[in-house]
Amino acid sequence: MAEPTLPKGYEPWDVETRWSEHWERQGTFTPDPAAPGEAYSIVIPPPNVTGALHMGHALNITLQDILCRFARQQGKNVLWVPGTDHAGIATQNVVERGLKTEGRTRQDLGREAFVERVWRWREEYGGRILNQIRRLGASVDWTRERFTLDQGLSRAVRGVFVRLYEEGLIYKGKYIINWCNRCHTALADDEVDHSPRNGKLYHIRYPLADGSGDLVVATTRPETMLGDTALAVHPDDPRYNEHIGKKAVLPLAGRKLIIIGDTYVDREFGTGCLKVTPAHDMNDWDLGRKHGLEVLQVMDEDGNMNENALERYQGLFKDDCRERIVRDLESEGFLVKVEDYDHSVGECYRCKSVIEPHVSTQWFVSVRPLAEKARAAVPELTEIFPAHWQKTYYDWLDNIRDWCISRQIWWGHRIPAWTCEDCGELVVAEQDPTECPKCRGRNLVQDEDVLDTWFSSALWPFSTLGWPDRTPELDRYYPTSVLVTGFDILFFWVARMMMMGIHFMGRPPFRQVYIHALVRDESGKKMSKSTGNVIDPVQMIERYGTDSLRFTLTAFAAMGRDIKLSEKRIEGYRHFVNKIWNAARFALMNLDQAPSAPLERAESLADRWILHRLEEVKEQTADAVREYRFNDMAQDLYRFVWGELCDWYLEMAKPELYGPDEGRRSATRKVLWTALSETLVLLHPIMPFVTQEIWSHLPGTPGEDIALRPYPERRDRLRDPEAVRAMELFQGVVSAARNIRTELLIDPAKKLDLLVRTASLQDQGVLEENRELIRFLARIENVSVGPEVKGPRASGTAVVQGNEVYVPLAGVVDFEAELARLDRELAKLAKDLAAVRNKLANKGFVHKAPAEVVEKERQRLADLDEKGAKLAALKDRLSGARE
RNA sequence: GGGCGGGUAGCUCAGUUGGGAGAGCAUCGGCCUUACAAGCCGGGGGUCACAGGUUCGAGCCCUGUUCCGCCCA
Repeated sequence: MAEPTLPKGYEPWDVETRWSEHWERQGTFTPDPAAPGEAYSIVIPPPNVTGALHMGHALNITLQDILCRFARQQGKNVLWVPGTDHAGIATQNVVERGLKTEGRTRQDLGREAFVERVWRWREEYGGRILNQIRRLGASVDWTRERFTLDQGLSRAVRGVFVRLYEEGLIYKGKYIINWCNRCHTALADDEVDHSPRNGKLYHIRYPLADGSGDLVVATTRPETMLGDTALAVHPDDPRYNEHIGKKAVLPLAGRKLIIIGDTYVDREFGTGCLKVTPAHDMNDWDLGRKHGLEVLQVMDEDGNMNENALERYQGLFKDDCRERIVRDLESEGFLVKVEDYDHSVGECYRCKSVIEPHVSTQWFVSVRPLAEKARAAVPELTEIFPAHWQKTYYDWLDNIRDWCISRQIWWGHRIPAWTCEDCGELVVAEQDPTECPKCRGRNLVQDEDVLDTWFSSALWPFSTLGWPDRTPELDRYYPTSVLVTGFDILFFWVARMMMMGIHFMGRPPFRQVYIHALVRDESGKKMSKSTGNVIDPVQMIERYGTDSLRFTLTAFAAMGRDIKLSEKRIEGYRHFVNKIWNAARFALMNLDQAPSAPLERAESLADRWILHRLEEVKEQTADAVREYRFNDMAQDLYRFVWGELCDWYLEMAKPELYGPDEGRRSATRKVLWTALSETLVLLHPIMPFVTQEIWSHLPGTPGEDIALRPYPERRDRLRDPEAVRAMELFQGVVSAARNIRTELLIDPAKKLDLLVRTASLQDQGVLEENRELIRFLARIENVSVGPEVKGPRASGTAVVQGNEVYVPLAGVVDFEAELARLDRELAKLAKDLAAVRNKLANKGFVHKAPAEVVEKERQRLADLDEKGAKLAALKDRLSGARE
């Protein structure tokens, strides 16, 4: 497969599919639980089967893939489990919409046929998002793909339900829950979104029953007054507390309402007097239970007023009823005033319609005992990164209410509970029962409801590994190493997995949780279809390649900060991918076979320096991944590859590679091969495709898979701080010469000379040894170096680490321009100098600051002083030469 | 109302126990120098939101103010 040269530009398209298929075919990412190596495992946050890949997924998958690929490089036994979530309400909605275009409803089909249809839909479209995940290069084990509604997971769900029921942690009861009139189902508290709306605050007068006056209450929902069963005031409120225990009259209806006292009432809000509607408000429900109030439901499941409402309002939709009631209150003199009032309204997180508190019979998980353990596990057993999410996690668990898990839909895990028609016995069992265990009757009817989707996803970390069976996977890979997810599902999912994992496995499901950012558009707005600001990752992959997209997301994945993404950024990082490609192309042109020279033979400055830097970058990169500092990882690599490897090392290698000295040539080849191959391995977790493609062309790696390549070994003996110092001097001199040329507008093609009056024997040695490189990189004709060297008065000049640099300019240059340039330099210097002098003049600083800090400042002062003096002298010489 | 995060160059953001303000992109000037014009070389650009405080010293720590975003009620 190896070819001598690469195409001129990187073309990701065929490369990506080729390697994706290769990896899947080879089973590269299918681990053997029996194989050695520390286990490293991740379960993917299962995307909805109905979903299409969005940027949030792309970021999430990219980060997990980096962790997994890095872990493999570390020799770990890595399992990354992929899969999808059946997403009850969302999927049912999608299929129902399809039916609607045929003019049918799910009720027309009936339950069985409808569920059948959803399965067919899933067969056809459910793989879409998984294929998109493939395109991202995710190194998941496709042979272990799972679905929250597959057979194994269904068994796990039943097992969990039955055990929790038997333990008394699941119960059935009539309570107030969040109801979506459109989806026609109950929702859990955290499935309700709150968004601000412009509403009104209606002040309504409730006459006292004894005719002694009236109380005014303020409410945003006057239509619910038909279900009022009390008024409430604060017991310490002198305005009202004399009325506690008395009765008031419900306007329009004439019913009598008891007036209760409760410290729950906020005296500051509205009038300080509250109407209590236990059937239609969560807080009123609690208040009602506390005071034993009647629960009067006045709305049905569609949001229409029911038979408990006054006759004239029956059948009206709640919004229309509100209008009518307000009109009637006004005409009958009960409406005191109406104010504008902005408040937040609960919306269904699936369909955005207004959520109605609704009293009905549902199944609940008694979460408090589970929540306590989930709380206690953090941070000792499970660490959350960034740490500040820990507090949010605690707050949620501390304030948790029982979890409503029944949903009045058809797509999902049907609740394994049956009622005996003969004796009324409730049977909860893993296996479908054939007869009532109490009366032996055979008329058992299964509960119509299905379970909340999050109930099955809460089991994901162990159900996907084979639980309730004791599988090798479960033994080997549970608990998983880390969970990577967005904070938006910290409650929905993470906390619930913690609860279930601890309860059923005895240990929390992950050692660490890494919470990553949300991907927003370039102005910081959340991407959404309705705003039309989504950037489609698949489209970006098609335009710029997967690696560009992945690198961009990684580079911006700073902990605890959202990512503002724009297409331009992705385009920008495509340049980086191409840069790597071209660096490799250059290297391969000079590496027809894998070099065999030992690395220790490296003696040129460039070789010593790049090997040293490589050691540092290896360490930095590994540290960054381990600490989830993905942006640092990307940026360190970016700077190293572009700013050091390409800008300096490759350029400095050229003369050696083209030069006549066979020994030096082979040493350079060896270093070049090493630097390239190790850099590719370092980059691979972020950019799997381009690195693999180059790898396949690299001599000395026949047929090898870069994904299986170990992380480059440490070579402490190649650390060479002396090379770094020498390199800084070298770069300083080259840059000074280039700077003089460009700033003075000298033709780039014109050959100039360079003289350096050196400050030390050591510096002289460095520059002399690299004379040819200076000539090459700074486009210099003659280079003179020495302690006694002095350039002509008419020279462009600079001072580099105490060495005086001269570029003779006789006849080439405008003296005024050079003088102006030196003045700018001197001005900058003077500013720094003043700051340092100031600092050292401060007695407090000299006395109290640590000695090494003071010493550092003194050294700095000396350096600046010297440089200033030299520059000033050079400037004087030049002005003297002007005439 | 409670909580959290943020305000650093034109833009997007780094800045890891307080000790010389950085990067990328954009911009300006010059270059087709045989890996790369998706490139190379060089330059300019900041009252670190504001006001106090602690300290020899604050982008960083403390207090307050203000603006933006998010979560919860």
